[in-house]
Amino acid sequence: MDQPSFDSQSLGRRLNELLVLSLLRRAPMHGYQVAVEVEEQSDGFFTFNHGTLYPILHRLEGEGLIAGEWSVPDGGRARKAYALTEAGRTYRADALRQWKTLVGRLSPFLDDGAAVDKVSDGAA
Amino acid sequence: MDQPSFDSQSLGRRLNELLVLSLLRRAPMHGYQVAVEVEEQSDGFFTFNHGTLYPILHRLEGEGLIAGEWSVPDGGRARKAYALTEAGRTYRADALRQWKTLVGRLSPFLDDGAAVDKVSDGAA
DNA sequence: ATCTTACTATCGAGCCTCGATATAATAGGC
DNA sequence: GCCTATTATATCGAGGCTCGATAGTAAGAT
Repeated sequence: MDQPSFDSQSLGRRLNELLVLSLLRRAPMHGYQVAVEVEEQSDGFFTFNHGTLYPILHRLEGEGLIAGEWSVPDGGRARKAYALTEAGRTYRADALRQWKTLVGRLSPFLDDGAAVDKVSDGAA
Repeated sequence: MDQPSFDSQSLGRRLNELLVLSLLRRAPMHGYQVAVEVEEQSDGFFTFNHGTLYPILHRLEGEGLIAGEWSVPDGGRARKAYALTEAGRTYRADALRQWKTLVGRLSPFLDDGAAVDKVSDGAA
């Protein structure tokens, strides 16, 4: 159990990465599209500022987790489509596992009366 | 529109706060004890650096979410015990709701929706 | 022609954690 | 009495990351 436990500092970053990688897992997309999809599919709950999204994409590409490829569609300007790599798939699976671990570990702290700690009153 | 949607930047901070407030909800504690309890009860998964914890406590106290009171036990140095205030209880309930919303909203992105069930691309 | 939309990109400011360091009081070893 | 470990609170600089603004390109609409 020598897990790196939990790094609250990078939590936001890792969640953003997980979101991007999860979208890219379904189909390759270019940056702008990622932002639009995330926002649409979550009814506006999740959003990506451009100044946040592009650095993420560049970082992930630099780490070999996604691969970008430029293309110029008939009508329109050049865009860079990103696809998940094998390493990215592995990384995503791991990140997902970590996320679920976090949620599970946090749970007993949030719900009291979980019958684990000292529950003085038998309300639950 | 009226939804603050989701702020990835403050996610770590808010999770830490939620953790602290949730512990304090069960019983008043002083700072050092919060750190010890969190670490013990999570088997070392969650930890609090002192440089992280105390600013959090001061912030929460400044916002009136927790109330600190100095006491000097027979043997030992002065300690400041923090107790959740009414405002803190409300805030915690809200933060908890937000956390669960986040988890719920994120879920469909993580688990492939309906369509993709088999990964059929070339021999894995 | 100009304005809007689609699209990629970068930079400074600001916030927050991390790790080191300081302070202080008591208990125990010697 | 002295030294160190333990309990406990507190602050500061460094670093990382998002946010919002800014910038630039190209196509299509007015």
